[in-house]
Amino acid sequence: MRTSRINIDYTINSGQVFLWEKIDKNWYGINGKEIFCIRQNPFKLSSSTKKSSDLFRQTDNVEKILKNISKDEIVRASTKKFQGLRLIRQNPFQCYISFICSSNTNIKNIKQMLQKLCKKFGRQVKFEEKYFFTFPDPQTLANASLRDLLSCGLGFRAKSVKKASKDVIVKKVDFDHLKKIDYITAKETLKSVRGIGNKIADCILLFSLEKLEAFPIDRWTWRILKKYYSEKFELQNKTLTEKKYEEIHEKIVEYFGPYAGYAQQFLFKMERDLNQKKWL
DNA sequence: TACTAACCTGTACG
DNA sequence: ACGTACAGGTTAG
Repeated sequence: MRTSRINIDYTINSGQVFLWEKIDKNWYGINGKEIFCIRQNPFKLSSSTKKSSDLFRQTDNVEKILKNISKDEIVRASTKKFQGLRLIRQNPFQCYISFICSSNTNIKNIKQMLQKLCKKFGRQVKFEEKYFFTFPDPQTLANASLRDLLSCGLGFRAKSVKKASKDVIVKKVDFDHLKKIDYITAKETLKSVRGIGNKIADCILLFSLEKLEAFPIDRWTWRILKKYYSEKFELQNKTLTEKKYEEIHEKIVEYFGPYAGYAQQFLFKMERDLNQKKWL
């Protein structure tokens, strides 16, 4: 539990969260109704709520996990290069909506959409002499008009966001329940929601529902897999179809083990940095 | 089952 | 400047 070993820049700039802003040396972030302020050196973490959530999964035995996923030189190199990169435990509803918004767009745009959603539908709060907007409730987004959602730049995602929020209200999607059940079943439930396919379901499961075997395969992860694991996972000139995704995921978990999601995070960070992609 | 195109929108290139 | 391509994907056909 040595918090000083968390690398905040790496962790925030690794595609898992969007509503974070660096002001001077402090990172400010929105996690549901909670506002965080985090500084690297000296390490300091403060939260707007009395009992702050375990954002950095400090109960995970990271040393053991990293050892466990280091099955080859590729992962070993990425964990070494990005020492201190962690998975963030996110507010499930915010995570769910964030990744529904992520489809077919880039980080900058996702951030913009979410900021507008907060500003329009969230609550303004003062924290450490600054003003922030919390992430809206399921009820608020379920009741929002399509017109208002569109004004946040959601485009074709607006309909999905509204419907997905309704699914939470009617308990078709119950995050507490999804946390308790197994990966496969939880994923099935998520995939039945409009706007959620394999990749987005895996992001939600990994980043907010305690499913560390989830291994989201997007454009970049796919690229890595083809580059380094083509033979191991038999990816020769395959396209990532619905069926293949599941097949490949099984092989991945078999190989990387129950903490495969951690491996994904390091690999993803490595490949994007290598290609000089922009972060927050 | 596998593949393809369309999808809103903002932005980065040319 | 202005237009075109593309972005961490999903869905419909």
